[in-house]
Amino acid sequence: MTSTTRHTGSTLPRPPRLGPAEHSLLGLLAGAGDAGIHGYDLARQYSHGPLGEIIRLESGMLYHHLKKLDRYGLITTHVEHQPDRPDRQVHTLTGIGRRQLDHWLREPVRATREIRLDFLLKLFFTRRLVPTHLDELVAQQRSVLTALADSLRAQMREPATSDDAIERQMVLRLRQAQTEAALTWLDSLSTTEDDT
Amino acid sequence: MTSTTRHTGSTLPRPPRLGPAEHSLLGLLAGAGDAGIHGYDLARQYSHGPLGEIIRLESGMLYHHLKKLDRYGLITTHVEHQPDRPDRQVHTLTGIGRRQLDHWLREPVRATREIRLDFLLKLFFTRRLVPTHLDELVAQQRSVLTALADSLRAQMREPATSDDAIERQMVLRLRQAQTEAALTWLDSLSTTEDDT
DNA sequence: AGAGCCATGTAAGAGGTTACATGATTAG
DNA sequence: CTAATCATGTAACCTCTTACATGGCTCT
Repeated sequence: MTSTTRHTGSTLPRPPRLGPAEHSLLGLLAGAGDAGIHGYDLARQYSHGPLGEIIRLESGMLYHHLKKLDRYGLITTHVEHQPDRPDRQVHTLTGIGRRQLDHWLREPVRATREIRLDFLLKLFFTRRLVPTHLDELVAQQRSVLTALADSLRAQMREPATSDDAIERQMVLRLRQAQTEAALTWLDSLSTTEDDT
Repeated sequence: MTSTTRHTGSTLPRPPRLGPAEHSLLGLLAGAGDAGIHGYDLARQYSHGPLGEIIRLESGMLYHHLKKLDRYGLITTHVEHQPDRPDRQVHTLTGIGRRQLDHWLREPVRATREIRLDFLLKLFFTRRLVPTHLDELVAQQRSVLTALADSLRAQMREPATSDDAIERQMVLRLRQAQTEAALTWLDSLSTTEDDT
């Protein structure tokens, strides 16, 4: 029933930077615990669950990511035979994978454009896995965005260097507006979160 | 001095969808007029001009895009020999290219996330090439974003279907906040634009 | 003499999209 | 009988990033 498919003894290659899709997979794996979970089940969470509102992940890329996560030792894989159905590859989070996930969950995003995807994912999985860290995550993200907004305001006050001043102001004002909107939204989180 | 490098007579392949980088190249080519412009000069506009605030384009990709635009007949290319310097490939916008550019300039973007890159580019080149269309572009974009904001508000009012209601509300509220911020910014454009 | 500009690229790889391949089972 | 579900992928194709290759010239 369990035939673990991994090279023992060989040194694992150091994992490269993971993207939001891969981190979200680690998050789902963490939710499944020691029982593990297989690819098709994971795919359903992206196509039918609330995760799909945040990120879109086609099955092709999903299986590709799982292979990569396995190759770098962040998850393990073993085949589960079923009488009536195709075999499943059940994946389980390893210690390394869990540490990678926890590290990612604690890092606020640096740019406003990463709020929509990366930060929403962090929020989603922090709520599910380590809800006690919610306040801290929001607070840290808040301070990053505040610093960004300050820096943008400072840049807008810089003297006009040439004829492209209007274009520059346009861009800066948009970025500032988006950052302020994200900040307001962040604050609205803490108040709504209170009564759960 | 001029040795045009293109297949005559052969039917041109229908151009595929172009990305923002390629459209911005068409925009710069349009600004250069019949005199044309060469790759290195274009690269400078991305690294040193106000365009660089909006989009980042490395020389590798820039030359790659130029080849593609030439292949689809949106620009022409001819070599200009220089005594002291390396040869230049001077590019000129064709009629097809100009029509493609004009069409793109008149289309508002459909999603809020495209405001930062695509719409800023449209704004940038409309100001330079067809400033009389500025008001219309802004007005059309405004109506698209207003409809989006309405639709988001409607979705937020939908009854909670399951336990993921809070997550869904979080996502919707962020998208709504970003859309409203873009709308406010859009409105601030018309007022600032008046005295130029 | 060395740095950097001029001008055009290539090479290598990561990451993603879209569509299809397979083959059995179950629901309408 | 048809369609969808289960389960895992492959193939082909874009795009983008990062870094480097080339080779002569100008500036300090």
